[in-house]
Formats: sequence, structure tokens, C-alpha cells
Amino acid sequence: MKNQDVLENNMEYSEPTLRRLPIYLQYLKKLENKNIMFISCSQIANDLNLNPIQVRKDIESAKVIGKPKVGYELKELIVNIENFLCCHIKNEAILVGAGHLGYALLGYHGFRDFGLDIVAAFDTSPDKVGKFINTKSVFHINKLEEIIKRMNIEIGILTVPSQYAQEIADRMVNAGIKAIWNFAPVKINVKDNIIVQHENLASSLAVLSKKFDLQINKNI
Amino acid sequence: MKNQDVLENNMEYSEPTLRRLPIYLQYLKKLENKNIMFISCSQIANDLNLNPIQVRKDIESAKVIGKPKVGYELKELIVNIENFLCCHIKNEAILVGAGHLGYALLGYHGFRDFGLDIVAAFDTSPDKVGKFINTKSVFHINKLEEIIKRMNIEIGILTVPSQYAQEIADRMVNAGIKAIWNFAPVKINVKDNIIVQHENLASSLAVLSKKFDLQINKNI
DNA sequence: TAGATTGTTAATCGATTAACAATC
DNA sequence: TAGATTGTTAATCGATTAACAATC
Repeated sequence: MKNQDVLENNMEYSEPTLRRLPIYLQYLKKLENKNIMFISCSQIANDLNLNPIQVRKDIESAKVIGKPKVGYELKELIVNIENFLCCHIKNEAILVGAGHLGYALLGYHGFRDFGLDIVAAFDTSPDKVGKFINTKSVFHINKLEEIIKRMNIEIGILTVPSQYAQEIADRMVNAGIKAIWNFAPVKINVKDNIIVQHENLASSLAVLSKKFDLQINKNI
Repeated sequence: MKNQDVLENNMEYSEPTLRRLPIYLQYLKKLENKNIMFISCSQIANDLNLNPIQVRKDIESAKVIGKPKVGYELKELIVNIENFLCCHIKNEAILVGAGHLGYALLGYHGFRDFGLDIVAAFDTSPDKVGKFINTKSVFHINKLEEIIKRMNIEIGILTVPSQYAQEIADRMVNAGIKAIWNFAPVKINVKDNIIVQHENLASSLAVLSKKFDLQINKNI
């Protein structure tokens, strides 16, 4: 299955690499303002606390070609990573659940840099419906299917309480959503051809806590 | 280095395992209400779309012993995973940056299940300082050091804009913070003995977008 | 007992790291 | 030229998966 993927889709990169590339990109863009023309793997690795060989491999995965001795031309490197990550392909998304997390995601401009544009939000609360959040309209949830279809939206962001996640996911998929970014801490069941990216802060917290507890106990 | 860690700290588990255990826990707690007494790896794997052998390995890492043929006693499994994740060790944390993401984190009760208790928030905005968010006081940022020291807080959550992240991290560390959960999309530099858990939604978005674009292109 | 599931050891797979050649 | 850095191939390491024995 995974080997087939590589052959069929030219997936010549790994998920860990894919997760690091945006971090390089955010870092490289900050360098752009500093009149830096060239950057080397070792410099990137040093600034981001990574292994320089890993950085080189990652950049290679993104099909970027550098110059021995000088490194990578900064602007070219940025553009190439952006192309690899399809940052210039604008993907419109809708968000369901305009709670604080929903607000935070609606207000975060950084997603634009990666091609994601959240065009509308949905909620049930009369306090929110009809208002704008960061220039984006909040609609009543009963308009969900209509707007997804009318605007041909294919990406849905789920920021509803756990108990509603499955129901809303089903409605999204029925209306034409092809990929779901799920922030509810429950697994949602969808058809095989629907992509689900599950975000669970508890996982990160567990890593932090465990490292923390080990560190503390070591000092006793 | 890593092998030493294993020997010195009994770190007989991997980070991927550590990230999956909270997901099992959230799932298992939902089963508790359904009068289920025993659960098998294959059942868990089936419900969470994972490999049953992987689930068995993960549970083994958490030092849980099951019964052949019947599986794991549900309540015992929950308690053992909680113990492994140190959920009963209460860690108090403060949060800096009471924007929407900060609000979302302050309002999320799920962290309590993993032992994290956010006891106070800090911001500069007069609209927020002096108010309560979800029973937690918002203090002015100039009280940061005083309160960290007075309450002996060791965990800090960073939800400030990127440009302030380093400065606030430095102040946290100087005041006694030992672990930082950083939601700003910049790397922060701290002393080696300070733990930093970096959260970057752009990484997840990149994974989602790439899968999505591959899926779409495949259909053309 | 038979069968299902855990426990444990071995094999595979893939990501990271290392080594060294190529090159500006 | 010499040296630094990329490019490319090989080695290592660790996570996942498989196989099979133990057991209720």
C-alpha cells in the first residue's frame, strides 16, 4: 500500500519531512527581511536546532537544487518549498463551531501562507450567527449544506464539541466536503476517500508532561 | 544520547507511543459509560483505525497486563494508562497571551484529565486584565514574574504573537518556569534544561493539504 | 477442549545519520 | 587552489509489523 503510493503518486517524501518543511518556510521568510541572499543547511539546522543532514535531505525532497559552497538562494528556496507544499493553490475552507478555538483559527493569518482560506463559519448561537469574525460571515448551521454546495467548498474544519463531531462530519461529507481537519478529541468515521487530519492537543501535552516529570524526578 | 536516556530514565517507550496513549485514554473513557468491562486490542484498533499489534505494543509500554482471551479490564486499563501518563500528578501552569487561542486553551477542560491545571493568564490589554476567563484571573503581564514565583509555577503556555515569544519565554524562564508549551510559530531559544514543546498547526495543515492535493489530482 | 487473545521474540520497513564524492 | 557546502550512496537506528508461543 505505502510502496504503491510512492509509485503512483510520486510521494517521494515522508510525513516527518512534510511536517518540517513549513517550519523551514516560516523561518526562511523571516530571513527575507534581513537582506540575506544565500543560506546553508548548517545555518538552518543551527537556528532551528536540527540535524544539518536532515535539513539537506528535507530540502532535497522538496526538489530544490543548491550550489555547493554557497548554499541555497534564499528566495528560490522559499519559492520552491512553497511550490512543493502547493501554497499557491488556493483552497477554500469552511469552519464549523465558532467557539474560541474556531475564532482563533479564523483569525490566524498564517494559514493563508499555505494556501488555506477560511471563507465562512457556522454555529448555532444567536450571538454569533449573522456576525462577522475577522471579515468572515458566521452562518447558522442549517445553512451548512447550501453554502458548501453553492461555493464548491471541499475542506471543512471541525471545531465543535466532541458529541457533535460525527454528525457534523457526516453533513459535511454529504454536502461535498473532501477533507476534514478535526479538532474534536474523537475519531470520526468517514468514507475511505475522505481525508481526515486529526489534531489532538492531548498528545502533545502528554509528551510535554512526560518529559517534564522525567526532568523533575531526575533532579530529586 | 538516546540510548543513555533509556537506561537512565527507564524511558521504555517511544514518542509515537506516548502520543497515541492519550487517544486511547479518551476513547476508553467514553466506553466506561457503556457498562463495558473488558476490551481487547483488536476492538480498540478497529474503533480507532489502528493496527491491533501496535495497540498491544503501546499498552505493553504502559505496563498494563491483560488476560489472554478476555482482553484488558477496562477500568484497570484506564487507571494504568493514567498512571503511566502521570495524569494524577497535578501540574499547575500559567498562560501568556489571552487572545482567542489563549481563551480556547483556558476553556478546554480536557487538559485536567492529563493533570494540567492552568491557574492564571497574562495579557497587556486593559479589556482583559482584571477579568476572569473560565474562573481564571487575567493579570497584567508586569505581574508575570511575581506570580510565577509566588505560586511556584513551573509550566508556561505561550500564546502570544511571534514577535513577543522569545522575550516572554526569557521572562518565564528567569522567573522559574521549567517547561514551555509554545504555540507561536517561531523557535524559542532557552537553556538546555528547559523543556520546550513546540506546537505548529502549519505542519498539520501541510500534511492535510498535500494529501488533499494528491487525492484531487488523482481524480483528474 | 477449542479458540481467542495476550505476551514475547523476530523480521521488516522506513527515517535518520554517516560517509564521501562532486563542485563552485 | 583550498575549503566549504551540496549531492548521493551506504549504514544505522528505531518503529512497525509479523509470527508464534503461552494462557485463560
